[in-house]
Amino acid sequence: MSGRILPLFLMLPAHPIHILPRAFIMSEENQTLVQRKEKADSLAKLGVKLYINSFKPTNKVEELLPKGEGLQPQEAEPGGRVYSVAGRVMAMRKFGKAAFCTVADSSGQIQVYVKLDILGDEVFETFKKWDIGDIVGIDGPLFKTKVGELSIQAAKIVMISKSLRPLPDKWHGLTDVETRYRQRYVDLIVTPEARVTFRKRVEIIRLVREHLNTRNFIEVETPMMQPIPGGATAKPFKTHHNALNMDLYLRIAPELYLKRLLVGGFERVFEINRNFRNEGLSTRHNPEFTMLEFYQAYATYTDLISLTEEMISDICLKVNGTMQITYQGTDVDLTPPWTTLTMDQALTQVAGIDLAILADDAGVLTLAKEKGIKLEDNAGAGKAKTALFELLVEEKLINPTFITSYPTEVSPLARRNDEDPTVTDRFELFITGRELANGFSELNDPRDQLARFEKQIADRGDDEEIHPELDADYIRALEYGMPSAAGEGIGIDRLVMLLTDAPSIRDVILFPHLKPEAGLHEEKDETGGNPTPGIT
RNA sequence: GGGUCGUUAACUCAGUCGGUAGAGUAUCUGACUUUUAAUCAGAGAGUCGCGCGUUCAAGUCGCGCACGACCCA
Repeated sequence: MSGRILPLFLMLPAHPIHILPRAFIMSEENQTLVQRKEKADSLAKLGVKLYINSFKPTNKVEELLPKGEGLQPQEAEPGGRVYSVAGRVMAMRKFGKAAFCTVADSSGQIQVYVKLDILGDEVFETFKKWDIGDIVGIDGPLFKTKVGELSIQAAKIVMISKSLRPLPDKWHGLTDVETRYRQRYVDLIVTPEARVTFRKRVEIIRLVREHLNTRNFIEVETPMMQPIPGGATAKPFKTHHNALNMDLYLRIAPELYLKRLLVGGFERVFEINRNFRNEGLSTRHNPEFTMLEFYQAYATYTDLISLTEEMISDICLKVNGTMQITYQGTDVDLTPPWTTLTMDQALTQVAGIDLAILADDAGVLTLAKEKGIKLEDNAGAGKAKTALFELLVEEKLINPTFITSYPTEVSPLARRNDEDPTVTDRFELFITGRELANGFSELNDPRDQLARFEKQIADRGDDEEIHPELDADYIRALEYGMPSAAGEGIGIDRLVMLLTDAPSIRDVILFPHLKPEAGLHEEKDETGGNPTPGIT
């Protein structure tokens, strides 16, 4: 208890507003908030406790709703069983001596009929002080009103938590996206679509786990704070450990740690967790995002292509009831089998590039230049091909398409193809023109890996923010011998966006990163005690 | 980083040519015991994002800044 501090207003006597130091009154104090606090105080005077923890509902709304099916209007449920629910008051229609309230719990909404002659004068007097937004408990039997709506006839009512702030407009809801992101708690109260999206997100992640568990993968946790951020090319966040006096980086990928576990003998591992990239924000990029990575020993990338197709199509079916979905107005069919194209096939079939040009390194570089692609001086044909693919092909891959045979030059961790060492045994999955997954047969030759790390660092150019250090311990691990394996990463946020038809990654992350809200945490001025401008 | 758009009451939005700040919902008061965007009567509620400028006069015009959205890199 020693560490806990009671909110100041709870330690003060009734009508605290007038004796608070002015600086304590936040700038958004408004008439409604003042009136609500006064109302709360007057309820307290009537002996009503405003924040209790003794009410334990025994029923969820969703289990009551089917019980109305056989009832006629104005008919009570036979037997008169008394149910007990708790939830937030979403709407109220008050009459002089009766009222209808809509109460919502996590499972749904139900109407509550409150009547003076059932509750008695004393209790009804306290009910008159209820507001939309209050969290309340109700005991009572079920009946249907004369217009046929299933309702609870309140026999006992109790205030569980008094709300001091008004909810947004019941008709329009909360449409300002900034407020929806900043005050997600309000968004979740009033926006049914937001609740659906985030419940789907939970379900999608649960199903991913189920798929991988069923295939005997084990879930592991590897460092989020890494001395050498590896496994991807991205700018990391830097932090510092005081006791160790060393810099650490928030991970940009878990890949190198998961593969160390393959060396250790765990043959199928996966991790669902956050990655952090210190780069721009957009509708598809949040600085922290959730990634699934999984690795399977004695498998090749083609095994993972099958797994991915089965897993994502099945999850879509379970979450949406169909594999034919719409994403932002575009029809997408996730029904297997999905298309597989090599990068060269995609460039010829989708972008219409002559196969003869693709076979000639100089021709590829020239074509890239013609298309306005800027490449570093030391860039080879592999980088140019990949850039052409990103420019001309990606956005056209609407239905699920696996692209294989990525150039070795852009795949520093993937195994070279046995027949053609200029490409790797790698694939990426594209849906709605966006990259959703990236997988490959893993490179497990420590000497090849060392050489590629060294080249990658040499090619880094003048970008100091890309971490330059070589992960020598990872090479050491490979030197003990890593089984042949395939691994894959799937962007969970992007998968959720696809399956929930969300236009922005911020719509599938509960608390997306935003710049601080101006004016919320105003500090006292130097002289102390005086409010900052704007609080008078 | 660049461009476009936005920021007015708690929420959703109007605001004309630069001339005293508006509506609906929510809130408060009163009436009302089967409503469901309940209804009826009345009332209160604003740093027009912030700052500077032009002007007799700025929510409105100009410049800068903040935050957000979208597009581009």
